[in-house]
Amino acid sequence: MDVKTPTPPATVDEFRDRLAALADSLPRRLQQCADFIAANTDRIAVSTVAELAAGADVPPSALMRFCQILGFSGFSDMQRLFREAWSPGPPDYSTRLRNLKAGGAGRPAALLAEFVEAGRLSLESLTKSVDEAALDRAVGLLAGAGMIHLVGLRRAFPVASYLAYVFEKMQVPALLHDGVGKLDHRFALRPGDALLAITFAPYSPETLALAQDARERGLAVVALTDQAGGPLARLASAALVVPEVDFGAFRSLSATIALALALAVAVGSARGG
Amino acid sequence: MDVKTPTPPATVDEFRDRLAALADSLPRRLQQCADFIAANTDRIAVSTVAELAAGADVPPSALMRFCQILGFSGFSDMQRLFREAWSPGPPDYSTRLRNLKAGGAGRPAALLAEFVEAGRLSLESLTKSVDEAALDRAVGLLAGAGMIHLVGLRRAFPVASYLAYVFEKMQVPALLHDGVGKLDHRFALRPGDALLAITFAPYSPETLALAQDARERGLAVVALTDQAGGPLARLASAALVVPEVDFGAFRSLSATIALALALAVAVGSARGG
DNA sequence: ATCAAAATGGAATATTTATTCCATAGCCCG
DNA sequence: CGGGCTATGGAATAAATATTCCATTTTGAT
Repeated sequence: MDVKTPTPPATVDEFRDRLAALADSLPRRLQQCADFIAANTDRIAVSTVAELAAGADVPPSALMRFCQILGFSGFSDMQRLFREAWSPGPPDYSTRLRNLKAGGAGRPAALLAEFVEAGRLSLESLTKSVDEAALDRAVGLLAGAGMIHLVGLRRAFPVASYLAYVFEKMQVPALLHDGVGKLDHRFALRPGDALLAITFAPYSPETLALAQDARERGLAVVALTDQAGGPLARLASAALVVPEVDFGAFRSLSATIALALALAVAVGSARGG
Repeated sequence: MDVKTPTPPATVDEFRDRLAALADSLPRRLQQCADFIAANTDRIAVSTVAELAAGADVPPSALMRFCQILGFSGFSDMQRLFREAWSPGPPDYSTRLRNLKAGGAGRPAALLAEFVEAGRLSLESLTKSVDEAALDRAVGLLAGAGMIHLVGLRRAFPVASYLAYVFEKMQVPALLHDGVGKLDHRFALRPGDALLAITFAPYSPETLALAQDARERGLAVVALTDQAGGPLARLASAALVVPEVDFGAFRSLSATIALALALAVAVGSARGG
């Protein structure tokens, strides 16, 4: 690094500006530093070089270089800026949440608080209610399958499509049945494959039909649904039940996605990824 | 120091209680420490022993004794309490992921716990970092639009598709640009419409291109992204920044979906739904 | 493909910071 | 007024932390 920035930023705002100006002009490791620092500016004051470096997933020396590029003499110099400006705002989650809710039920911020709360509740009850045995069984079935078929429509479609993305990233053969063009790919279901079906009440008839079909052909069916005794769970070889908390007519999907992701990553690593 | 307090305070509130309980029962120098600390509790996280001691006008060793009387093993121990209260535990997911891989490829239940935790952290930091003004602006822009165009690919596609579902339920005219068949519907962008674009690093070129296009045609562009200075944020009339916590290569999307949902519902009700 | 320049990671070192220890000073109770 | 106790300050040591340096790898240009 030859072109120096000889004067360090004097305020936090200046710091942010300089960071933004730098974006995309940095080599890989330093870009990682920049990204992490931009997202965690408020931790600078209370962290060590080693901690921040670990967070950004770079060696400490990379972070040092990063500080110098910004014009500081070193990390301590940069940290001083943030320590002096330190004001411990409301670090408290519940206080902040109350503030968001206060002042008008219709305001976007109040809505956001509701959805955040719903998501948190879902996640909490997921850890309590998850059936580990069923999860292990589901991982086993999918890990042993030739191709994994994914189906989920309407509300469940985001989940199914995220799974398709994750499986692709992990190079696990998976096919998303998305119903585009009203084609149905049921003849793609071949012996040795498995179906991962996702649907919540009111259950999509298309999803149930495909699950039924798969079952009749002898494929393993893994269900991700909201009711242990529901129509999809009854068809499945392994049923994962998610207690999603609704807010109004909408569900946050937090718990569903967390479970789906855990399932996918477990399957991916079981297949030797 | 006769009466020991063998267990350190576990929370900031507990700390304050103990401090209050101690008041007036201390020798002179330690009382000075207590007074100064009580008045400057929030500087503990960002100061050194020497700085605080100087502030309280006592030698450093007096401050050390003070920490021990409160039940801590030393100053560092006390400081940790305040540093963690601000940003609870460094998520340090890259390390944890490595550990998981090392320690038996991750039992599914352990993976699930990680994803749940990541989701929880994301939601918490969303409440802390959300920009209410930007959110209000975004709602205004989308509520006033003729048609809302949605774009989000790869990781962001689940979010975009969920938004499409929610808008449809609320009878808000919205069009999902999903790239099926490599068609692009850029000519569907008409004056008076707005674009809601979603992308995270590494940014999808297609999404950026569409956002650029929309901007050039004078449409309002609302961004949902992960970096305030990122390429999408720079194009947008209103940028919503989501601090999603990654776990390995995967993100839980909890915070993103919560924010998207709040946005959608606010828009829906602003349009008189 | 080859070379020069740039970037990187890790180990060695320097610096700062926390902590302990103990000789001395101050206090209280007789 | 003295003896026993506690509190105190500062110097010595230990620990954590930042910083530099350089051998190696990667990148980019030709």
